[in-house]
Order: sequence, then structure tokens, then C-alpha cells
Amino acid sequence: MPGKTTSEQIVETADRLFYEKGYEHTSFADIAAEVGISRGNFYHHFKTKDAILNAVIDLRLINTRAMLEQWEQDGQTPEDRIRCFIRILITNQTKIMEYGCPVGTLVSELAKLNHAALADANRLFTLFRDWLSLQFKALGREEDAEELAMHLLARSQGVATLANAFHDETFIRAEVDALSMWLHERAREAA
Amino acid sequence: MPGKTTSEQIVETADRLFYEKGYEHTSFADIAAEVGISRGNFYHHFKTKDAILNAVIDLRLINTRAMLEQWEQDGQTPEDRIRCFIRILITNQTKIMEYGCPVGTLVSELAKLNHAALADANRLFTLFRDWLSLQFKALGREEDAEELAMHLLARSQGVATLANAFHDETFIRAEVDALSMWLHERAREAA
DNA sequence: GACATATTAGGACGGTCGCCCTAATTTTGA
DNA sequence: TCAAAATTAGGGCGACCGTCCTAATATGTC
Repeated sequence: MPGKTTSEQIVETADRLFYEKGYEHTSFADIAAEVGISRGNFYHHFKTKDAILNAVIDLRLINTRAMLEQWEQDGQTPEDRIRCFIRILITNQTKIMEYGCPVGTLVSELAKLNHAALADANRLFTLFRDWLSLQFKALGREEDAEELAMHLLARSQGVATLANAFHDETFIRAEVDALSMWLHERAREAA
Repeated sequence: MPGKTTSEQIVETADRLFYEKGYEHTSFADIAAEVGISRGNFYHHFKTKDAILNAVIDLRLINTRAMLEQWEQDGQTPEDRIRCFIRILITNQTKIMEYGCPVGTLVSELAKLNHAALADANRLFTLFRDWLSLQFKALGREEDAEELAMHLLARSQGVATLANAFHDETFIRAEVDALSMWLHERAREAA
């Protein structure tokens, strides 16, 4: 990774490995090996594994906020913007089928580990929820915006989980289409 | 646990701990301590950790089959029976909010670990899917029974994941109600 | 050029892991 | 009744874990 500091490389590699192998199953040695540094050097940048996890969560929050802002520019209508969210399931299809949803699987794992960073990881979920809620409000669903946001979030999570379990591309397409129709219907009701 | 063999106690304790703490995060020592036996004794019953996992998966398959059969007796119509499935989200509310769905979280973890038992664990999903598919067929939805089954499975997974993340009881109720209405609509269309 | 700081490598620490062995005890059954 | 089998306890093995230390090198900074 050219033009990146060692710390950045560590966090980005940890981000990927935590997603692909899980937090607990990823060791200092794994990350150090992939970055190409010694474990001693590693310790200089991050004192504990928890510190890396926090950095990874912060990075994901930053990247997610950037993505949401991008969608606000891409999508002209709130409906378009929400559709951007739905389409992640297609965009990230391959990775989702292999590793599930990065947010959902991390939160699940941290919940089982009783890990202190669980609350931080959950901010990824609330970030999506609040953004979706905002879009639904802009769509004219002031009353039930948050419920709609939670519903959409849940549907996406479910699709990701089953896509991971069944490796079924057709299923993803069908559910994405159903979600698009559901969204359009909610928009139509509001108008 | 009176009237249970040591092997049974081990498998049942492992079943619970794998659910609550995750497979990897549960050690031989954890299980042995909860059962109240030594690690040496443990080894006599199960040579490897994989063997325990296989036994746990087998137990879950057996328990699930028993539950499905029970539902076939409880529910008089296919719609009633599918509603039994939906209602697990209410029945197991507390545990789901704390640990997520036992099937979904196990499959997710094994997928990340690249564990050989992943295919076996997935049989839990296919068991539910096939049973639901059968019920939808009995409901008169021969054409799209499997899609409906997958859809319902996904919705349940999503609800479980978000219930675990947000600890929101109201959300579960709302989604269960929505699922019930969705089911009723599918039944109505068939009739 | 000299000195402080930042970065790096490599190894060692205590602890826990899954796994395995042996020996004692209990249970079984011919 | 008594030997075989099943069950149990307890300890130990090598490997890996997160963590930490020291020493060497690189990078400024005056």
C-alpha cells in the first residue's frame, strides 16, 4: 500500500481481516504478517488488541459517513438515496456471500465476547438507521420514518445472513427487487 | 442435570455455551467447569473440539426436528404452523436479544473460521427452509413456496440480528406483527 | 555533527489453548 | 467373584496468544 503510513496500513489490514476471519480469530501475528512488519513494530503503533479494534471501528464510521454523503450527491430523490443503500447487497455481493455483513457479523461477535467495544460497533448500526430515517422523513414519512429504517435495516441483515449461508445469488437479486418494490410502495403512499 | 449421562451433559452444556459465548471463545475448560468434571474425563468422551461441535449440531438438528413435529400437531392449518415459526422471535425474545439467533450466529462464525462443520451447521437452515417450504405448499403456494420460505427465514434472521444489536422489544413485536400480516396476505392470495 | 525522537526488529514473558497420557476408581457382566 | 471395560481425575505437552522489553536503525532538529 504505497503512500500510506504504517499505522494506516495496520488499521486497514485489521479492518479486512476482522471482517474476513472475525476479530477473535485474527491475531497480532496475522496482521503483522500481512502488513509485512514485525510484531514488535506492531506494538509501537497499538498497545493492545482493543486499541486496534477501536481504530478499525473509527475507520469504518468515517468510511461509512463518506459513503452516505456520496449517496446524498448521487441520488437526487430520497427514494434514490435509499435505493443506494439497498444496492449495497448487489455491489458487495461477492464479499457478503463469503463473509456476511461487516457490521452485523462484528456486532454479533462482540456481543458474544461481551466486549467493551460493542457499544462503539453499534454506532455503525445507528449511523445507518439515523441516515435512513432522515431519508424516509424527506420522503414524507415523518410519522414512521424510524420504523421504516429499522425494517429496511433488518431486511438487509437477513438477506446478508442467508446469502452468506446459502451462497445464492438469485436469492439476493429477488430480495433486492422485493425491497425496491417495497420502497417504491412506501414512497407512493407518502405522495 | 439428573438422569443425564455425562456425554449428554457435555453436549447440552456445550450447546448453550457455544450459543452464549461463541464456538471459538468457549474452551474445553469452560465446558468441563460448568459440567463439573475434569478435563481428562472430558477427553474420554470427546477426542477433539470438532467432535463436540458435531455432536452439538446433531443435537440441535434433533431438537429442531422435534419442535417442527410439535408444531405440526399444534397448528391445525399450514398458516398456523408457519405462525409458530414466526412466534419463536417472541418465545425466545430474551435470549435472542442477548445472543442473537442460535443458527445464524453459529453459521456466521463457522463461515469466518473456515470450519469444516459449516456445511453441517447449514443443515439447520435447510431444515427450517424445507419445512417452511412444505407448509407454504400445503397453503397452496406450490409455485413460490421456496422463495416464500427463504424470504421468511431472511426476515427472521434480520429481526434477530437487530434485536440483538438494539435490545429493542418494541421492534421485535412490530416486526412479528408485520410478518403475521405478510403471512396472512400470502395465504389469502392462495385461497 | 550531535542529540532527541520515531520507527523498526526480534525475542521473551506468563497464560491459555486443544490435546494427550497415566493411574485410580467405578461399573459391568460372564 | 473377579477380570474386563468404562469412567474419572489430574497433570503435562507443544503451540500460540496478547503483551512487553531491549537494542538497533532511521529520521528529523538545532
